[in-house]
Formats: sequence, C-alpha cells, structure tokens
Amino acid sequence: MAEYNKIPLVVIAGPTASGKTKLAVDICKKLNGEVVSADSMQIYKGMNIATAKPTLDEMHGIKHHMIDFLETDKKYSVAQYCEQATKCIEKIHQKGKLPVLAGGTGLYINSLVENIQFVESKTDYSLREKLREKADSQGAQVLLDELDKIDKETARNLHPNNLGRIIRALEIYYTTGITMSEQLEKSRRHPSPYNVCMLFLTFKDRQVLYDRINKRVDIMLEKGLVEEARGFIQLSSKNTARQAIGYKELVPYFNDGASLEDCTEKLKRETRRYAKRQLTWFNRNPDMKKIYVDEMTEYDYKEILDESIEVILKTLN
RNA sequence: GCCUCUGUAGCUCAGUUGGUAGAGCAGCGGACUGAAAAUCCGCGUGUCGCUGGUUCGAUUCCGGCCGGAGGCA
Repeated sequence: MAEYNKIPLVVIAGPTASGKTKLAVDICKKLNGEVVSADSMQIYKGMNIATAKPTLDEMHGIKHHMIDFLETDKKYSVAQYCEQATKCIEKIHQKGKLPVLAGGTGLYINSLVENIQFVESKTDYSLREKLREKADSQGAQVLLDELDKIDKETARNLHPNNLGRIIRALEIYYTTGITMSEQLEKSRRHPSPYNVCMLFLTFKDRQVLYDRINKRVDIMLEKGLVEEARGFIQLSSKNTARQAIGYKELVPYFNDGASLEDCTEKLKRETRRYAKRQLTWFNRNPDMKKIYVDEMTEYDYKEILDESIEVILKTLN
C-alpha cells in the first residue's frame, strides 16, 4: 500500500534486449514521467550503438537522465551512481512528475531502491595497488587469511580467486576501521524513501531472448558498430568504459587479423551470457513483478503496456 | 561396384585389453555493497548409429544394415 511520505518510483528491470527502453518511454508518456537510466555503460558519452542507448527519436520527447554524460576515460562506481540518480529522482518528483528507473545494471537498481549507504571514504587506489602486489608475490590466499583475522564472516564467503573482492574488503577495514560485514549491516539502516513498483521484463523461453539478442547484434553491426568500436579500443583496459560488451570482442579483428564473423559470434555469446547473469540477479528479487515478453510483438505489445500500467497504478495508489 | 577409414554429450574429439564413459568449447545453476556489460563459484546434460550373434555381462569382439569421408575403378 502507498505511503504518503514516500516518493513514487517505477522500476523497469530486465536483461539486455528485453524491451526496457520502449516500455519506459511509453509508461512515461501515459503517466507523465521521466526516465532515469540504471545502466553502467550508457552513462558514457559516445558509446551509443554498443550500449543500445536510446536515440532522440526513440525517446519520443521524454526526458532521459543518467545517460551520455561521462567521458570514457573516467571511472565510475555504484556509490556515485546512487548519489547522482537519487538527486535526479528527487528533482523529477518535485516537478510533479513520475520517475521511471529503467535499466539492466542490477547492482545500481538494488542499491538505489534499497537506499544503501556506502562508506564515506573514497576509493584508495594506492592501497589497492599495494595489496595487489602482495597477492602477486605471496598469493591471494595470504590476503584471504589476513581478512579472516579481521572479518571471519566476509572471508568465509569469498573464494581465493575472487581477488578484487578480497582487496575491497581489506580496503574498507584499513581505510575506515570497520569491517565489511559491519559496513553491510550499517548500509541498510536507512529505510527506502521510495514507494516502489518494480517490473521485471523476462522470458518463459530463454531461446526467444537469445534470438532477440543475436538479431540485435546484427542490427548494431549494420548501424556501424565496427566504426564506433574503432574509436574506443585504444582506451586502456583499466577504463570502465573499455569493459563494455561490443568493443573488447572486436579487438582481435582490429589487431590480430581475426575474422569479423568469429568476433561477431563471440560478441553474441558474451551478450547472451551477460543476459543470463542479469536474469540471475533479478530473479532473486521476489518484489519484482514479472512480465513475460516472449510474445512481445507489435501486436501483443499493447497488452504488455496495459498490464504494466495497471500494475503500476494498483501498486502506487 | 570393390577396398579402406569412420559413426561416443549441442560441437570437436578421447576412452573402455568386455563390467553402461570423459576432456575442451558450448550450455545450465548460483553469488554479487566503490570495476557490476565487471568479477567469481558450482554442475556432464549421453539409447556410445541401428540390428542380430558370442558372453553371466557388449559402447567395446563378430556379422548384417544405415549414414559420412577417402581411394581404386
């Protein structure tokens, strides 16, 4: 039931190529909303084709936030995302409009909706570097043992191969004095300010989603993905933007004479795997209302939209 | 037409001196709090082409059939 002191918020989650962009725009048109993107790659300027960033045409005059604002050599993080997106949502609400959070980055969506409070201190890259060197010379197990003495609970849940997480857990302790598990508990002390309705676009038949993905990659190529990629593969692999699916898979084509066909296959496969990880992420959230889009052709689309609107109105009012 | 090779997981292939089988890739499941389109963990999913025979027991040995590749004509 609605709570009057909370900000109404619609969330549209789903794997890549499930139709989030279109649905978000149509919901905004019907309910006087604005889109807030929750996508870790669409934030970057110029990365348009590979990220399937909505075009002006596709936006239909609906305002989109949190896309296309960051230089590709800049790093970004969940914490920054939550800070910026939260402000966006407040502003939209103050204007009397409905914020519609749409995207495929599960971590961003959850952290924002659940109002996760991140640690105050900034990322300590030099400390990370030191810890990484230690792992290189003495093995990751040494770091995990070190963590185990500090924070048994977190250490138990980490595999020695997952070095990045081990380092992060140590970083939190060494820079703030509190352990990762304490921080996890602390991060949830603030209740969510949102009266939220979450829709999850998903598929009964996985193959239908995979077919859509394969087709979409072909369309991206027709739109000039190769040319776009040419401009980004020079980025250092340290850059977040360089991790986008659609560029790194084409590197062998540019540099090592691999065939475009082979790279395209790889690109499709990586996109499918990514979609699977997204499904895993969203599936575990029981608060999301599943909408099966298997038959989301132009013909049935109206039904999906109508159902979405109905669920939203019922949940938010 | 004859000869040779070959048929095992979705694909490429290993293997069982006869006790119903295992690698890589693909796939599936999961985790996720400052990299998250990232990172990491777990899981063989199988009428061993079909059909007779020998055998306590055949995917394995033998015969026939079917499919594929090559050679000789």
